[in-house]
Amino acid sequence: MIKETPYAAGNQDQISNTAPIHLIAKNTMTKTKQNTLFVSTLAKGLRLLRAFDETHTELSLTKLAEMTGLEKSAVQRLANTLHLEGMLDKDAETRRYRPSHAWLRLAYAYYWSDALVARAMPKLIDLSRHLGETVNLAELSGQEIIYAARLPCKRTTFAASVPGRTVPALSTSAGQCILATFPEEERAAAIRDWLVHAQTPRTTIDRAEISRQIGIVAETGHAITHGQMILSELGIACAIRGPDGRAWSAVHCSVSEHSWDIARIHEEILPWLQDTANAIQPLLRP
Amino acid sequence: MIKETPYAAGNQDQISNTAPIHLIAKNTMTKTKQNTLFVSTLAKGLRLLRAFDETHTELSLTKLAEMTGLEKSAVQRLANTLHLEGMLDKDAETRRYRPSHAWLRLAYAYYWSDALVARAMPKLIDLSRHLGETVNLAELSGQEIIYAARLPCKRTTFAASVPGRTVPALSTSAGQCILATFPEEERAAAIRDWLVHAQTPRTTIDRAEISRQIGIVAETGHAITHGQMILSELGIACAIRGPDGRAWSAVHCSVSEHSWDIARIHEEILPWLQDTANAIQPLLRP
DNA sequence: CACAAACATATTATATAATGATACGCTAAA
DNA sequence: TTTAGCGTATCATTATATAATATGTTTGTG
Repeated sequence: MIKETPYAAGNQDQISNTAPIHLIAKNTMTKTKQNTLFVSTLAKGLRLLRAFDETHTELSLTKLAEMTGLEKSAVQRLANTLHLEGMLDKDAETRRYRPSHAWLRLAYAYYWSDALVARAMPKLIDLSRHLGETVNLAELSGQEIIYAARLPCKRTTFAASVPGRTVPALSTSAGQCILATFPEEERAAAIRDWLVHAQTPRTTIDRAEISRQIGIVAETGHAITHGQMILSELGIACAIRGPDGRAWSAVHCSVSEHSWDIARIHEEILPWLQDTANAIQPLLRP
Repeated sequence: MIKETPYAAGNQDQISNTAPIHLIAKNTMTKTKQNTLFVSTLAKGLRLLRAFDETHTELSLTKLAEMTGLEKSAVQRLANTLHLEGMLDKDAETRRYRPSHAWLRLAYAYYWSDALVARAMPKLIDLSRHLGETVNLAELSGQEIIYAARLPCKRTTFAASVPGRTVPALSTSAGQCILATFPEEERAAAIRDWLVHAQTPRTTIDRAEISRQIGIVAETGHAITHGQMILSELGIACAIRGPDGRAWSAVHCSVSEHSWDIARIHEEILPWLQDTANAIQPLLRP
């Protein structure tokens, strides 16, 4: 809880972080009292970066304009700037832009700034070697879980093997066991308000059911979910608690339903998972 | 070689990608003919992002101003904007800024845009499981190698276990075996001009020696280096060639000198490494 | 092959919006 | 208590981003 509330912003060009960009568009040009501490040009540039995702891996100028809701010429200038600055690669043939290696460099800088990752990494490596299964370090990021470190051991979906993926906290074992450490009231509010999204046919979207599950998690100290994000995937997670007992991260293990059942998970995975989570000590980060 | 040369830039606020930011500073304010396709405000914002690295994990406003060479007030505005946009976290006590989770989200978007990673990932997982050793996917990025995907199997340094790290191509097995696939002339130019940096006491900085090594690599088809980046580390790499025979990426394996010798590497690692590299087919990316 | 549509690229007048100087206030050290 | 250092806030000025438009280039179609 160290994060502070950002300055109230006068310029409404800025967009909420979680909302899908392409839904905002257009009406961003209505001006209000300008906050001189907000540089809208920079914010617009960032919108271009955020336009890229799983389904938009390379974008033309016009597509970029469409997605960001910015003027064609603005996009032209901003994209060109990002290209010159090495933030976007440009395909000479198709003239389309793509994320550059600089995006990975930023991730590298992030890793050094997140003390938890440094702390966890060696222990996660040991764990994954011992289990022979995929383990992840998950952190709470708003209403979502972000997989900060991933050690895939078995072939799996691409989404499950690269870091940086975010999923609704309520729909994941990691999110559930983090929430289970929250004080009653906050937990209830989260269960009521936070986003859920039916990723698979088996994703639990009933909030009462989610509440019940998290209740159990709070008692047992671990969470197990079935096919919430990927069918036939079992997610097992233990929270990493801070000194106050509250967690904002978790150790997560992902296995296949076809090779594991609940009994074996309890015997062969949970003890080691719990151990690893405990061993990664509390730190100062949000 | 699909990348195109960016527009000539009129505004010299922009900085070369590879040069250390803090060395540029100051004299960026001398104006020239403005290129209207270059948005200097955006470029300045990016400078703030790039100010963060291994050694600068959280920065105060004044430190940020010092490092970027920007006015105190400019930094104030830009940092505040980045904070509002969710690109920088702010410690409420120390008032210092840090990379946010958004940096990992960008990395995630990058991964989807890089078809090679998607292609390589399952094969790298198999390889790392088979060898029981750390394997990486390395891509050429300017004069450097960037580790795009990392599958650490043994405890190692933090730098060697997170993706996004860049190292001089000439000093790494991955870089050497990529360069070995280049036409004679280009290779020579690279050996002559590209940066090298004495990371450890054992890093080869003699370009003649590097040239000799790459010559051998070109014949054998693989590269092995000793303690170039980390003492007691052996790096083994095989290039991933495109249809024209030229490579811009490599599969890399990192093992400890204490548990491996050259003979065993030839027997137990190289065949599988080579196999994996061959199996990851040519794609269209730069 | 010609024509049109779609898109990228380039230019310019205009006023919006970034600028940087400065002042204020807080905290911690002297 | 004073001072230094830093973060925060304000504002007049004009540099700089803007959006409209024109030009060039590629792609696809009748």
